[in-house]
Amino acid sequence: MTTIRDVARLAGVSISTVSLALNSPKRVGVETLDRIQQAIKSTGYRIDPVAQTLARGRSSLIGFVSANLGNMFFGDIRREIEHQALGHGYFVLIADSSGRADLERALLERLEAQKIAGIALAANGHGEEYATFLRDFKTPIVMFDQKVEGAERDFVGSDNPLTTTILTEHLLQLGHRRIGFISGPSGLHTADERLKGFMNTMAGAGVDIDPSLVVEGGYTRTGGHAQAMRLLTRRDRPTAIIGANNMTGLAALQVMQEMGFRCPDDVSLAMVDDVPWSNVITPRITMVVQDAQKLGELAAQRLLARIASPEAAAAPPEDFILTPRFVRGESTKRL
Amino acid sequence: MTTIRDVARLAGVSISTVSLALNSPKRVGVETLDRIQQAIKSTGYRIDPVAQTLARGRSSLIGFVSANLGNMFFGDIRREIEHQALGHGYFVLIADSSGRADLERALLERLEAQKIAGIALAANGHGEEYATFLRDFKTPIVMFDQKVEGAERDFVGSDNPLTTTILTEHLLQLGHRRIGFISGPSGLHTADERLKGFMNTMAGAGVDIDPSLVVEGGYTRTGGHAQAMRLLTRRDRPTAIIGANNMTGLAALQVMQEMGFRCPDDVSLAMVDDVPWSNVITPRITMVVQDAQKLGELAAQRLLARIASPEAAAAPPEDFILTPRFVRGESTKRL
DNA sequence: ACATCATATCGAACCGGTTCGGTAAATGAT
DNA sequence: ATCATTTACCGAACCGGTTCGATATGATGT
Repeated sequence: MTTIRDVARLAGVSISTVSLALNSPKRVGVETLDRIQQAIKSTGYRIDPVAQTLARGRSSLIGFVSANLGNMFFGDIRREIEHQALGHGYFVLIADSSGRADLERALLERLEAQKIAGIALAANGHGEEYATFLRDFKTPIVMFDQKVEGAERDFVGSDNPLTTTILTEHLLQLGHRRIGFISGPSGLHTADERLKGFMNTMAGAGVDIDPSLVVEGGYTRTGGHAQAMRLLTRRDRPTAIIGANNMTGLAALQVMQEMGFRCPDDVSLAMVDDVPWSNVITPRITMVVQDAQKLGELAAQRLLARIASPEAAAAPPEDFILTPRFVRGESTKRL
Repeated sequence: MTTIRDVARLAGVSISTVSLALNSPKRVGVETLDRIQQAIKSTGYRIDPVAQTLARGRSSLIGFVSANLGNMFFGDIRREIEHQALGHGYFVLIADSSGRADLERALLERLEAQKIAGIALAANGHGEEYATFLRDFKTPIVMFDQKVEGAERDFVGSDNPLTTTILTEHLLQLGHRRIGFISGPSGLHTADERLKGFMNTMAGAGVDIDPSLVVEGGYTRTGGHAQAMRLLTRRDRPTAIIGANNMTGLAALQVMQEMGFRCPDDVSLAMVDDVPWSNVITPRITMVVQDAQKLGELAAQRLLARIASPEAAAAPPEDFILTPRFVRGESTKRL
């Protein structure tokens, strides 16, 4: 392995000059610069990022932490962030918290120890204490999808109340009144907001909500399955179900199929977020989708900006809220 | 940030003793060890992984490089490798090559520069030159899914010819003779082997293969879509289609739906690999699935072993071949 | 009592860069 | 011609650990 010293010797300059040439070429005489570049070329010198990180106290790695990489939504965001980061010379270190707040915290601390330049985080922890933890983190963090109140960080996400408001209004318009709602984990930002969107819209339309039709599916496949089962085995089952995310929505569809209900003839279904092969799923599901790519793009830009300049790093946190899009499928039907 | 020097000062020992206490506690006097541990506790000292990496010349990071994290197959493997690695104190750095060999190579070099301890790789490059590149890599590599001939590395994968042999035999048994095959990128190990499995089985059964029914879908959604379209718009279209992976298989299903063909009544369909929500897709697709978890487990174990001991690192490369499992769905029908 | 050996600890070199303060020469102002 | 300023480059300290060879101390064998 050739080091900066080898290059310096070959070019007949000091190592600090080589370092200068590497980092701010304009501060080095043209002729010297040329000799150094020759030396670099001929030795095949590659800078050692580990040594650089140690010396600088900051690496050129960006962390991406989310709950579930398998979920298309996060996958799309990841891809976009990766794309932007690579364009700026950053490498993306991906970590999957599996939705566990304790693991997530451990991962964040580990990333920090790696002197990571910045972190894009879809938080799964919540509460006062977690907010403090995030607020006091020294590494720049841009949060996406999940907002943690009090964390005082940039946030990029969707108008979550609107997602379920749209779906609820749609179902109300079709004449549905008994609407089952499979919520996400309470305490989680998007889950709470989506639930709120549903409740407020129902209330706003003057429709009574049967509290037993509002269940918590934890955003997971298994949770969604269990809760959908509870909803659909009742005598007075709902005429429509809203899944607060793609996992629970599809789990509900699965339960319908397993129980022999036809969708939408027997029960209507709508959900938040898309899945990769939704167009080969019968029926095509009515959903509200978020612009994951735009979301990733904004998050990446914000993070990279904060990393790049101290002024940007000091700027007060901002929220970027995207408007979700309604996609009518064939899983919802007039009552 | 407290450093090892702070700990040493507080414990009244030299820094080398602290380092010893950290790495091989038995070599330090019990009483001294105790003082050091007290000092560590009271200062909240955390070892700096970057400095450690620089000094040791090796980090405690493991790289995971694959084509498509979004694909459930790779996602499952990743999860398993991550699980094993974390258990051994390793952090997993994930990189997505998007199936581009040049990018993959750049990623590998970048990982190596990070002094990564080992790499689990689903290669996308192929050919003599790429094999040499992999063979001469200094970092331990365990390859999975895609075998590169000549790379001389451990390999964990499935019996790929068998995957398509099973599907082809199944279709032959149902009376199909005109079978369309949407292959993966030629040159890619699994793609070639799966194609071979199909060809040999057909030949073995004495069935003539119409070469125009064998198309290359590149394992991608778009490629699969285009090729399925070609197959299904022909007057003498096949009575059954095999997708060499999940993407192309589902793409074929999508084309059938778009063109108004019913599956399996008009065309039968079978594919290699599962997708997350296959059980809500109508019809349930007949497929051959790989044991991704087992595969990830084996790959991780092998890699961790090679990392852990020099003897294991020097051991000759081995192949681990898993037997895939047939899952009969409703997408294939007697002719 | 003396040579032998294991044990506990330390000092110093090293990993490969960055960065700050300083010097000498070149440029510019007056 | 004189002084101030800029430019080009260097030396040395530093980032925070690991590791090897050396040393001092005490235990063991005879």
